[in-house]
Amino acid sequence: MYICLRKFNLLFLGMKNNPYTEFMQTSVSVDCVVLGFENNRLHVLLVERNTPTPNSKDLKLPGSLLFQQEDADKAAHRVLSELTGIKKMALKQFKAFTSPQRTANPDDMAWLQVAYHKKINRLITIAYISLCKIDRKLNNVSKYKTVCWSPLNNLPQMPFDHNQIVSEALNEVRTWVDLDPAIIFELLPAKFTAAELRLLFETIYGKKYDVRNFHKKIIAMPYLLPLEEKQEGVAHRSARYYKFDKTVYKKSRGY
Amino acid sequence: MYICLRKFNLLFLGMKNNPYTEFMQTSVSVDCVVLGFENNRLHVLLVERNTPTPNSKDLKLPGSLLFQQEDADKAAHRVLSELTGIKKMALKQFKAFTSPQRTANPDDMAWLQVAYHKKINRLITIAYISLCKIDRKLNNVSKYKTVCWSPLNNLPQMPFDHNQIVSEALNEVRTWVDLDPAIIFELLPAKFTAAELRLLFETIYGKKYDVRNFHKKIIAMPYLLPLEEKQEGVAHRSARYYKFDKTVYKKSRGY
DNA sequence: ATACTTATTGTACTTATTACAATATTTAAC
DNA sequence: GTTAAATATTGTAATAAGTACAATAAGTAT
Repeated sequence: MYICLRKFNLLFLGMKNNPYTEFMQTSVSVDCVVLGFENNRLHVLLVERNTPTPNSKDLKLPGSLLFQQEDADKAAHRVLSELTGIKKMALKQFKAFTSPQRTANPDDMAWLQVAYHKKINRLITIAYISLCKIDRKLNNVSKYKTVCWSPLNNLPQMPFDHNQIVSEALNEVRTWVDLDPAIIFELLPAKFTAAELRLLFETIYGKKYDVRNFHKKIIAMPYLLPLEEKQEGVAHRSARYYKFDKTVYKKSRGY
Repeated sequence: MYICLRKFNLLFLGMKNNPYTEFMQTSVSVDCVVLGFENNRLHVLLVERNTPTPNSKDLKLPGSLLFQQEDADKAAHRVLSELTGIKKMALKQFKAFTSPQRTANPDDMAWLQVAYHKKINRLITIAYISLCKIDRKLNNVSKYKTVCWSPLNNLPQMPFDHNQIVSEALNEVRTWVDLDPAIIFELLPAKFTAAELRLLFETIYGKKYDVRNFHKKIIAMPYLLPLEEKQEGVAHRSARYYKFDKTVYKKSRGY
């Protein structure tokens, strides 16, 4: 099962177009952009590298190389499961990042080698997006030192092309919500107010919604149930809580 | 630059969890689903393998392994350029296919080895979609024996997971057109009738459009210019031709 | 001249989107 | 306890977008 590339290549030394060097072999990783919503801002779940090298930033997107018998979806689920303890998170592949330049930084490559005990020349990654209730307790039994939520619009500089991956992820959330509106409730707690939902929409779509018109939108969602329960401990009129009803949603979508 | 995996691995023989065998190395390809529109049907551009092996089907999606210093976008453009002679085709990455099972068929693997002079254990592919005027003369200076348009709803059985790739591509066209309506005119000749455009919409969206309402839709597109020219040689009232005006489109989109 | 085929066009109705502000409820401050 | 401050809740009118529906026009074939 092992491939000795050197052996193959030796046969072709001196050939003009050595086919064994023209086509690349690469490692493949998945990286997950996990978004959460708090204080009217989107946050990204970042992990600290276990073996930071000097001069390199410590925070990155959670990810992993693919195992031999694993496809990318499985690897992404594994990463999130290790990270959060949650088995069935909503997860969506959105783009493969394949530039040879993404591994141009020697610090990143040094970290890779230490982290995976493996010399890696090239690395492509398949980026996933996931949505998570930010107040959810993460049972971080994972290999990472720390896990933190970092505001989407104030991210640290990260290794590889992780900053670019995040910036392309936000568009993906919009198309995901358009396709399957229920997915937005992954970002909210079980009970939430109309204002919270509106602010989340405003954040995701990057525009303001008129308060009264937004209420009509809520009423038009049969799967959004108003509760008797209201906010407590606020210094003003308390707002009604709503909850998302998955069963009604599925019926309304014909599932 | 060469990696001798065997050498690395020898150091770890006997270890319980040998890290050098757990993480995979793979070749990476791009595969292009090029769609064309003719006789009110979508067609897919397929190529015949140069070195078909017995018991394997001959037609497949055009594709290629990635070169060492090439990213997936470049590889996909290279494939289409070799195939059609067209340098700047509209092209969109839509999904990475990574299942270990996709290379389960020995015939496919035998073909790979012959085609690329290389032993390949695993192969992931990054799928692209492209749209092409079907009457465009393809200067097939390519490595393929033949190139043909095959109706989307009557495709041959193809190697790897190419049938699945095509089936997932159609959804992608819809979201592409929603995002950038001009892209649909890549499928039509320079001059086309309202009926041709309507039938193309009906094919892509899988539903009928009322003729009169569709006309309103056309009028609402400022970038769709009616011409004086009309159909000739038809056994009934001849239809007016329209053309797509890219400049007006860009202005109307604020580019 | 007539039949056949496809092209072209308008109106009424329904639904969705937008613009816009006064009143209600609760706590905090005095 | 009165007032101020903060946020919640609610409706109406206008406009735009989408839908349903069929008669007439223009050309070829016989």
